[in-house]
Amino acid sequence: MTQSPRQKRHEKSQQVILDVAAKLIVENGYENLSLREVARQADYSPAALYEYFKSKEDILFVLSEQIGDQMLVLMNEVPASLPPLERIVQLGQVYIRFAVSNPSKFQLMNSLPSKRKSLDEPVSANSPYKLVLNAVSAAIKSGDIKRPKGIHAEEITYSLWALIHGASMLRLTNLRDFQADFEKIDQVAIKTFLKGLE
Amino acid sequence: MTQSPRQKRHEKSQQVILDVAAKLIVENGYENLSLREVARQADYSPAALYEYFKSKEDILFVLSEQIGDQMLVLMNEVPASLPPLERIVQLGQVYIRFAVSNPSKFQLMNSLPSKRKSLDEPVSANSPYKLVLNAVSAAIKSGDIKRPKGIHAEEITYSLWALIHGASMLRLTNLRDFQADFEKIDQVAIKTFLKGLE
DNA sequence: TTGATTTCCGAACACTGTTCGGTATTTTAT
DNA sequence: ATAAAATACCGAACAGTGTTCGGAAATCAA
Repeated sequence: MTQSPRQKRHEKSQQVILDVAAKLIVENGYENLSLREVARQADYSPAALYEYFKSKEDILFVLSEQIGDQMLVLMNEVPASLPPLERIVQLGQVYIRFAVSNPSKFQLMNSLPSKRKSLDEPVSANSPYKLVLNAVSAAIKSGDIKRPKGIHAEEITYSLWALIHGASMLRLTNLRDFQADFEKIDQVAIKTFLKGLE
Repeated sequence: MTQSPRQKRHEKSQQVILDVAAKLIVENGYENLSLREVARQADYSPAALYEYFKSKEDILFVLSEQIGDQMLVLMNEVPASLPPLERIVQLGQVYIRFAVSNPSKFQLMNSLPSKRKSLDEPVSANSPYKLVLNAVSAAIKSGDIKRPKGIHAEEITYSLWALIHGASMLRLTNLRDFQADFEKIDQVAIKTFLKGLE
């Protein structure tokens, strides 16, 4: 399992390329990422990048995974000791705040489809979704919310996800430059949804 | 206000270009639209397109307005005679269905920011948003839902929009190819949110 | 030290959106 | 009808893109 010096250098070079790419994406948006500019700033020829990634899409994919990890770190900072409902609200707010503060990263993170293809397959651990799912399950167990007929914790989590994801996306596209107290409105929205579950 | 033959031909040519562009967007996604391919299929040289539109972005902008109109037509088919809450639910479902049936169109439609920059400015008439706003106002007047403290019909409408928009976007990106009974889940989600407003 | 593998680059290919100069064509004014 | 002006259109070019290929160094394993 230990890596040779060559392998270590290889991975290091990969990360250098990824870091430059991430920097450029933050600066210019991910749809404007230029591999040639990445190569320039990483001191490679354009062709050399293909020694480390098989395509531009491949770079974006790896990057989107790393960004998911960044989101997870932030969401993990929400205290587990919070009352179940309050915890769900705060998780949602962290999600939206990340989106608004890192528009390009957020959009890249969500541009690629998940590997999970149905409710039967297991939820990937250490994902933001899993975090919210756990919080929802806890709120059900504590009796803070109840499941509608035929609806399980997963469906509730998905609906919450839709709500906060939609709020995020609207802020980045349609409502870019729109002035309003979104922090407050979004908070009420999440609470309203939870209230609908008693 | 009557147009000269030249103006009429000009507008006709514009629409030919837009139609070809729309076709290609449906086929290949709007981020892959090639102006040169549009020119080929519309029997123009690439340069000639610039007699009708000042840039690719301009074409996409006009197209996104036309797509918004298409969405509006579908949402207008939801009977106004429905009970207020049921009407809101169905408006949301039409929105999501349009997104899922026309992924590229939907994404283009939402890729450009709205002209409205704050709640003070007037809502543009004949927009999907206005339609939902009216339905929400009606539901408030009829007493089917109540406004939380400090929240007005607009904020409720925005939250509903976030919910259905998020559900739509998730279906097109993260949950592409994911198998589940989304029609049912989304319906319950909207009803749950409305229930949270009593 | 030889041979194999990895790293890296220059050049090229096939694209892209856009601009510019010039030529027809069509409209407007005289 | 004629001259002038505005519009429509195109070929060629510019600067950029992602990607592939052949070959040359460098590094590793035998």
